[in-house]
Amino acid sequence: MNLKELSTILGLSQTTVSRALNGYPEVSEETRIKVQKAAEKHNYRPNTKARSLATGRSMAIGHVIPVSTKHEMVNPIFGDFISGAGEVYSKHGYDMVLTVVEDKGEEAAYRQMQSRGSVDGVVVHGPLTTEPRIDFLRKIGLPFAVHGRASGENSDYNWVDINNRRAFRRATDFLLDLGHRRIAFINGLEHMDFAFRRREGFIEAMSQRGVAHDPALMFSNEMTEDYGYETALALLKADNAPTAFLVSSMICALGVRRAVEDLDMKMGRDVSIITHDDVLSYMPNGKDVPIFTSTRSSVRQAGRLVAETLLAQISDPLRKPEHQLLEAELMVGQSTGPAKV
Amino acid sequence: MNLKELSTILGLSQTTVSRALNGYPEVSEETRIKVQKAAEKHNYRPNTKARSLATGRSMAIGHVIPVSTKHEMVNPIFGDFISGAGEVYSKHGYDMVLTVVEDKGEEAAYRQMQSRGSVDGVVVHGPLTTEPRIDFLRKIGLPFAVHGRASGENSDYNWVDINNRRAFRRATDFLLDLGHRRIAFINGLEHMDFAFRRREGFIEAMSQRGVAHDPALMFSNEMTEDYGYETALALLKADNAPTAFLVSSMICALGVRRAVEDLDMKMGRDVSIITHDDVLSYMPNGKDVPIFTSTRSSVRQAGRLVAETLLAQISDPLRKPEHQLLEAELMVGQSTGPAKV
DNA sequence: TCGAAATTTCAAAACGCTTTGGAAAAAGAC
DNA sequence: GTCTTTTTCCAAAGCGTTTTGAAATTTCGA
Repeated sequence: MNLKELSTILGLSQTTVSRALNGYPEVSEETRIKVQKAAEKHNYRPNTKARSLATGRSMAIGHVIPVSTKHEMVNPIFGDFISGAGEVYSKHGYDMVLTVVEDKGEEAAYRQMQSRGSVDGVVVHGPLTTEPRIDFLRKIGLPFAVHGRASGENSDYNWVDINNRRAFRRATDFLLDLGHRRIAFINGLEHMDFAFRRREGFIEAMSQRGVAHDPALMFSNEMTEDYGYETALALLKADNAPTAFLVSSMICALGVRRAVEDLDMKMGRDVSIITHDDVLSYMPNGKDVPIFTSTRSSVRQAGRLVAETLLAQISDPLRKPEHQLLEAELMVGQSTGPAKV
Repeated sequence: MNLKELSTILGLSQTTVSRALNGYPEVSEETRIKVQKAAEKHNYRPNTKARSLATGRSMAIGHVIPVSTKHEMVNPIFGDFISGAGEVYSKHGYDMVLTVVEDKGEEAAYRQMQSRGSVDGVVVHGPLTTEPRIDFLRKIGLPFAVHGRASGENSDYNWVDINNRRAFRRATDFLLDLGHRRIAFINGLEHMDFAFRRREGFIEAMSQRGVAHDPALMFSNEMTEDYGYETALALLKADNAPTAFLVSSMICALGVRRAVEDLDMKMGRDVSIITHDDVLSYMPNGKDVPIFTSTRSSVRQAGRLVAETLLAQISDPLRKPEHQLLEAELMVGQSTGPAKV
């Protein structure tokens, strides 16, 4: 069923039918209702391709997910982020198109999306501290919004980020307040901007209290359960073990806890753990009272906000870039306690 | 840069340029090369919308992800599955379009995709034992492939599934061989087909050995860490505790392990755990030697296969539906040992 | 050298929609 | 009843491709 058929059925021109359905004023209320009824009845929906060919807007947003062949990690927050963003897209009649791209193919993917006109804008995932994609997207004139920021980028662009630095400073302060001095920091890959900022927050808090941070206690890697386990195990077995762990993700923190318990210590009593919690739907941090003390910020909510920012940008290209800095909540759970003396 | 511009630059007709680029034989090799060079130079890529309007094929595959408002769980395997499928799509020049849909809106989403012509086919995620989507998709004539199967469906359709029943029968046998008799089964939601089959496999193995399965040891829920923890904790504290756990997912198994260790028992020695491992990239099961004994099957690989099946179906609509039943490997790790007597 | 066959190119139609510039019909003013 | 204004509708052009049917050019055989 297409416009032409529908309009001959109705005995009206395509113009009128199109206008009736798109809510233009130059059609009488009477015929509009008639048209809508018929469209409903015949299950008519305008063909996206034709429509966007005519309007010049594709009504789709692109997400490019890089999958490195080296460490072929797919970001575990991806599902939740996407589901938040997707919610918003649906509401506004946008599609979401995903492209999986290997290693350094992201720019090519953007360029292709741009020249083929398959999307009206893209969201940038996982920005690095110095992020070439931002300049590139501006250069080719494809609207975009970033989930996170790039510290090394001083131009203005749309972003939604959590206050990683503040969150980790607060978390560190919390541990310091409990008397911890040897704090291990299990971070993500530090060329990623979020991890870089978290590190800064950690160091800031430490030095503000006049506590030297020990580089031997600071780690940076892909945040798997195993990484948390191995790192924590080695540290706890060694001399001068840390009394607390500051961890960048729940999954990783699970590994740290495993190490703690493997050594017959009790989390919260013998060793404190504080982690960042992205509020992933499949990884709830306990039910009523949180298991882990954590800095908490919903990645799904971030997805919603990024999507809204981008759609706003697209609907008004002259609009100034918009920034949203979300504060993480510091939730006290069962994984922290005073340092043993 | 579009076809028209490019062709006037070249002094050729649009027809010739189009044919040169699409590899048709009725154009001389000489001009073909000339055209390709020019296209490269001017960064020309055919507009997707226009092309698919002309060809009638949209070169996109739809994925509908349901997000229930009740238990708003996003499937944690989603990221990896998508990345496998996306790889294949990219290779074949297909886009992937995602739609997030609330509660029971899936059929509406399919219908919309169909009538708006935005995709050439869809993949069905997370089939239930009785799965209305299959009939529905057939009815509206939208090609599809299912990740998993629907036990209650006896028509023929494309699917790629792992042999859940066999995997869990083998896993159960393995535990029985080790002398375990009281085996707790921590399953996913059993209206989901995969969980239903796993349950069957478990029961089969038990009864084949003449061991009665105790309904008080069988659980069905959304597979979070917490669910594993709470369930295992309660069981282990109670009288007549199980000596082994058969668990449906890694995340859940992490919870079971936590309960075990909370009670100062040692996994593998005091309590055995065997789990299914989807080989999620962010949740590796140990490095060299697996932590958990597990039935293992890569969900990313499944994504690839589903995508390939669907693309094959689309390119030849008359082709018979294709099925692939993947066997899970049984990997022995450190989480199992003989039952204590 | 000429006509037929093969090769290469092209103009125009089609895909399904939106939108422009009018035209027809209805309503209002006098 | 005529003229103007408003309301309601329409034919046709355009979006950027592919594809059909035909024309122009080259090649070849005699």
